[in-house]
Amino acid sequence: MQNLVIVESPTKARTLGKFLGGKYQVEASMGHIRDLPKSELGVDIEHHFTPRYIIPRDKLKKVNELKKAAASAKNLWLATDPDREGEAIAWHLQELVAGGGLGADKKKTREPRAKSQLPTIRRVEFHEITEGAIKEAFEHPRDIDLQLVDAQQGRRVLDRVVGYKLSPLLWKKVKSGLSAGRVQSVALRLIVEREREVQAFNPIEFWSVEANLEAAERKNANFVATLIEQDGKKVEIPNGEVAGEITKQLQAATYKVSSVNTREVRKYPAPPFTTSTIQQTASSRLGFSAKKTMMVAQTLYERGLITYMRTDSVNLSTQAVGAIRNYIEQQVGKAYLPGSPRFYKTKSKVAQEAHEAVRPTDIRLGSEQLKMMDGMTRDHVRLYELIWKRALACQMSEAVLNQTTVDVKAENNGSKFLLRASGSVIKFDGWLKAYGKGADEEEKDEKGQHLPVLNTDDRLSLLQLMPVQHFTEPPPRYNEASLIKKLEELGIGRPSTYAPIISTIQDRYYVEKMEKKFIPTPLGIAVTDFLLQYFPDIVDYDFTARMEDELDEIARGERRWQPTIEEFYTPFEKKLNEVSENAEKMQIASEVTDKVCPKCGKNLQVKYGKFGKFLACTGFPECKYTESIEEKVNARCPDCGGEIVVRRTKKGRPFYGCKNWPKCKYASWTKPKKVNSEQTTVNSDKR
DNA sequence: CAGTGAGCGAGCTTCCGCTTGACTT
Repeated sequence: MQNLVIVESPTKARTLGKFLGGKYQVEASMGHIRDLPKSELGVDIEHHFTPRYIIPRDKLKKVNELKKAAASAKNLWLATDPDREGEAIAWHLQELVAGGGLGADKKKTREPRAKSQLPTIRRVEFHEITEGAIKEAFEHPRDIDLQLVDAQQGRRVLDRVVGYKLSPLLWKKVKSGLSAGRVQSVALRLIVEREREVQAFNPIEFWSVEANLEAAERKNANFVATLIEQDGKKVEIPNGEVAGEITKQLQAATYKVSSVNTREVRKYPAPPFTTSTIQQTASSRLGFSAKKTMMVAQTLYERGLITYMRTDSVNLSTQAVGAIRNYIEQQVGKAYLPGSPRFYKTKSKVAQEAHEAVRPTDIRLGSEQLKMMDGMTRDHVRLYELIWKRALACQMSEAVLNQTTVDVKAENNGSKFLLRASGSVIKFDGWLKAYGKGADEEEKDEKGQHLPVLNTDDRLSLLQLMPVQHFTEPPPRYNEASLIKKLEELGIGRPSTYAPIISTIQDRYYVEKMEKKFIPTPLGIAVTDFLLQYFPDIVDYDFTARMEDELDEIARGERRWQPTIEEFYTPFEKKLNEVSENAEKMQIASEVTDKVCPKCGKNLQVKYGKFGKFLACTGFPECKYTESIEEKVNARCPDCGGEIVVRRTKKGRPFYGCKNWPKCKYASWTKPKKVNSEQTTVNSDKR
């Protein structure tokens, strides 16, 4: 084959192959094909931070295939993703093909190919896989952008140096096996600091007073208004006594509508999904973890049903927009089609936009049809439906709402009160028709109240007064969705890493999930405090943003990567040495329980082993007693009536098992039906 | 989708970012 094209993913290779025809062989690199060695630093600090790249074991086969194909090709087209990492992959491929050997880790097995035998290597860049874009790219190839490659090398080396220097320091000063890094340590810090806010929070009491009012001349025309002002001043009610006094005054007041204002409000659809937003929405609407969302999306992608699921772009190809507009016009109705297509801008400054937004590849294919397809589960259908609706909605007309505010005047013995009621009515549903009612956070600010028709000076009668006690609430703990959102806002992490970050901080026992919320462990708190004390700049929320600015300068040729890393490294190394020599070992708050050791009578404490949490005697090493932690779930074993407890597989997946194991073998992935403990004296069930 | 368990307290850990298969020395 004369022409060899290399892309990153096999799915993309297939699609590209179709467009390019038989004269091109299209192969996939499967992501990066060279990297720093895992077992050591792999960066020569003394010699300008020279990285030592090797071919990881699991990539060797792939690399040999690619090299073999390149050996007989006349032209090699590097069509990796159009971003920093893609440029680096292209460069590594070029190095491998032109270099001849197996890479820096092995002795060169043969001499580099003679220049005359090398294929012509060209870089092609396209942002959508359409015939036009591909043709254009192959007509205007370019050389590899070495400045962009340098920015990637700077990023890679910085992350390696930070991670591989800080982690061993933690082994020495906190506990062995721990890890720290530019991304995971900040994610952890967010959770730790939020927990501190929650713990330090002092709830403050306040009250509100609501009035149920009825238009005097009409029946069933009642509505609820909230007290907001007294004698021209904003009402603040600190306690029940004051609320009672005000209620007393309002009880005897006369009520009248003082103004009715209706304004038209337009609501615009949200942009199509990116990795971050699909993870957030699938979490809130479907209860999926980020990991699960990515697994399900991967299958949809491989089946050709959706575009690539790791993206930070909200852009849609012109073809896709055309197809969606067609569909709206023909299937939804002309009224729902805006005069011109909607374009969305990616807000994130660090976005690299190598791929389109996540959308169905064919908008005409509904989720109903997916159900008929082989191997599609309920989860596939539900995620596809979400993607489908969001993509459709983003090109539909805006919704029009009438938002009405009614002010009510109440008077009693010269005291004047102002109450307010608001409500909205959908005049035209627009995109809400496709992507309406859901548990989306941005939609919950509305009061679902239907206001009756009211006019200024209408007299009102009071049906009921409702003083309500409230307390101020602490900021909410992070869950997967809100953590990903926050990380993206800070420009930390990439579409391919949001889900792995969440796994890492849990795998290290830095945080635990309780009812879907993250809570830091004493270990996570100790690590964060250590890093905050000695390396505040690394866990600074702006560290990554500043790094990105410098990487941009490197990519623009305004700066070189090695001096940039050196500038960071010199003070960093000094601090490393200082801390390594002088810092005390961190004390991790031990989690001592009330449980007593049956062997020696001392208390038991929580420990973290390779199989997870367990209880061990505080008398260790004199007393070696351990027991597993049982999480009771208020359920009974259907086989023997024993108590059901949560267990974990070796891989860490929880399941429900009988406490009488190994005598009773009952086990289930789902919780057995709750049984009232009073009624479990006899196994009344059949059998 | 398919998948279910008794030990952890020693010895060699770790980063971020790109992408999917999967032998073995």
